[in-house]
Amino acid sequence: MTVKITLPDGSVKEYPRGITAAKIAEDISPRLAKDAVAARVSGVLKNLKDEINEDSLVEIITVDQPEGLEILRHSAAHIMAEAVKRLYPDAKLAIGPAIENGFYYDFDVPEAFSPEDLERIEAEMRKIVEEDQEFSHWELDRETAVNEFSAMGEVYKVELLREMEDGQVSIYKQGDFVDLCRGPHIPSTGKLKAFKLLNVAGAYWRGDSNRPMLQRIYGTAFAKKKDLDEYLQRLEEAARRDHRRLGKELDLFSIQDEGPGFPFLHPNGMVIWRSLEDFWRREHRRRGYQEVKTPMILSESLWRRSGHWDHYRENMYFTEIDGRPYAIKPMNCPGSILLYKRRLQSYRDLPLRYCELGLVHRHELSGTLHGLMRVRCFHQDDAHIFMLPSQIQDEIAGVIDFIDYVYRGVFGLNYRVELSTKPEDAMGPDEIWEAATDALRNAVEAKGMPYEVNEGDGAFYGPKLDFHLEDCLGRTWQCGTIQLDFLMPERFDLTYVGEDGKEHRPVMIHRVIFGALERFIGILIEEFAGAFPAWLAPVQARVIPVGERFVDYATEVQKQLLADDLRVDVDVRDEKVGYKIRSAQLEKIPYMLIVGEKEVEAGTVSVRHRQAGDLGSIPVEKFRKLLREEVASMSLKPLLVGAGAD
RNA sequence: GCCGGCGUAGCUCAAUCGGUAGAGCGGCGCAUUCGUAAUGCGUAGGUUAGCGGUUCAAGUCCGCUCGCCGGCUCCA
Repeated sequence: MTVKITLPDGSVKEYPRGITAAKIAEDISPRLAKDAVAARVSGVLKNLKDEINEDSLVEIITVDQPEGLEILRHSAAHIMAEAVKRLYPDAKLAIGPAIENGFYYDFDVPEAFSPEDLERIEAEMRKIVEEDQEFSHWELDRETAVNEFSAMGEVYKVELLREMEDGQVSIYKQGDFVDLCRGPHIPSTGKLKAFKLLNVAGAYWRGDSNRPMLQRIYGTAFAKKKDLDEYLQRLEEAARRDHRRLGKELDLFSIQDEGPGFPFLHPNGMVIWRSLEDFWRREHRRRGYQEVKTPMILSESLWRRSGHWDHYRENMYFTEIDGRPYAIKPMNCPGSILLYKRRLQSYRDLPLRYCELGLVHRHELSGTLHGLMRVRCFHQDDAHIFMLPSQIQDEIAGVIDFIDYVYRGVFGLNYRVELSTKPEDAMGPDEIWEAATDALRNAVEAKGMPYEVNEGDGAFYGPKLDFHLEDCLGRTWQCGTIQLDFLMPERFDLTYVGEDGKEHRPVMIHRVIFGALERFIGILIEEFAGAFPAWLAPVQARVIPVGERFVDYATEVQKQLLADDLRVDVDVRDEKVGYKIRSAQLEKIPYMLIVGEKEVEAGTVSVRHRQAGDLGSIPVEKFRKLLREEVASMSLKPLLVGAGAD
């Protein structure tokens, strides 16, 4: 009996029944057999040692492929668990998957692991790798598995087993370590070459804060030592562009012990803020938005009517004025709604786009605060669009384009889109949620944008499209969001007078582009590693006189540039040129203008760019024009480089 | 909020076993007047996060509180 094996290149070979992918790989090339970790057999990932008993399409998976690396990492998690069990026989196993840049495994142990424990565990793993234990695999009926894992005291595995539907479950074993696992795995522990345990952290069983806190060990593994080293080095570099560190070094912002989660913006940070705000205002004016401002404190009754009292109270701060209850706004929508309601609205006025840089306060759990990324008060670049039902698609499309222009067009940021659907604690009937969710889905799909569905993560009043940006460590932060809302108009009895002279119900969009100015600035700091494009840089150019005699000329140059709204200062300190340049470099100032005898005589400046270095001398006026253009065009690149110094 | 770690001068960090709190940078002063990433000398700067305890003696050991860091949960 033979089976026909089709390889990815289309060639077909015959093998005896029961052949394994491992043997096929050897047959193709020894090199392939060496790199192989698993196989895809007719579309399903399998172990190399699994028998193939029917005609199949077989693809050998190596560690160089994404799936191969994932399998390697998953196996690394098992090897780590084996090491933990050897050192801590009473540890109970939870789950241990491969994740984006590595793997983790959760354990229930009486005492938390220390960094020294991690070293011991890692050393034990190396022994296991050295022992080159084979991964074996078999199936078991679920009841037997429940009994066996119960006997071992693996209560978490038992809980998982009890929730499974299948009659048969899959078990893996290497050495003395047995685990419930779908697989596949690498053939033996010796295949794991480059790995490292990174850190320990608490993690709730099944992500539920009411269940036990487990100990999670994170680690990473790569195909080669070189890849691992590169990854570790990248982590170090990332730490250098952490916005909290740069925020301190560049004197942009701070968070004081007196106000955890309430950031202070320093003069330098405020320049960036203001530049973004000017940009924001200009772009909104062009797109038919009208700017408004609504109060920070409003009556509690308003928040009861909006539904915030029922669905958002935990995150709100309350106060009292003249004996009556008030709330500090966690969102801007109720305020905008009051503005809408101040007069009768006509269909002719819709869509009505109110935008507001609104300062909101939210009580976030102390453990979640993170620099500017996660704070307790922040400025949303909010807008509320009141519109006819027939305008929904166009308005959503307009906001999507707006966000794409800002993220990709202006800042060169990559982003990910998520469709967040009805949460458990939601207002309103399912039909309305479905209609709103469909409208959002149609809009992204019409744009041909890839997106993921984030089940149950919508706002309490409507589903949303979320736009996520990455920080220096690849953690993603929700920034932009577009929320479609049929419910607030209902609760506040919003109306417009239609063509027919009768009252109708408008629909609302809540949306932000930056999200929160604070978070967006955090993202930008990390994206640019503090070296902001000229249009955002706190100081755009610094004039550096080579000696005291040239301070007057330097000040003259500064005056000319200041007159054109450029941000320029002069380093008048009694120091050598090298010292002043070094200090300007460390402040990441885009341009340094060195002036001395030659420049005074010729009416020029000698230009140095922070990255490109010495660019030679050009007339002050020419520098002014070029920098002005660079700033006005919001260029991410220096226009002066290659512009030709004389 | 939960689990763990951490908290020393403005910043980055040192201080052996529990035995007199130190350095560099930065600040200030003086000298120097300098041409593309650090001139030299001098000098000030501390309730070792806060409160309590153990001890002859606490930066160091113990407890509590606050804050920060890494995760979990949650979110812009």
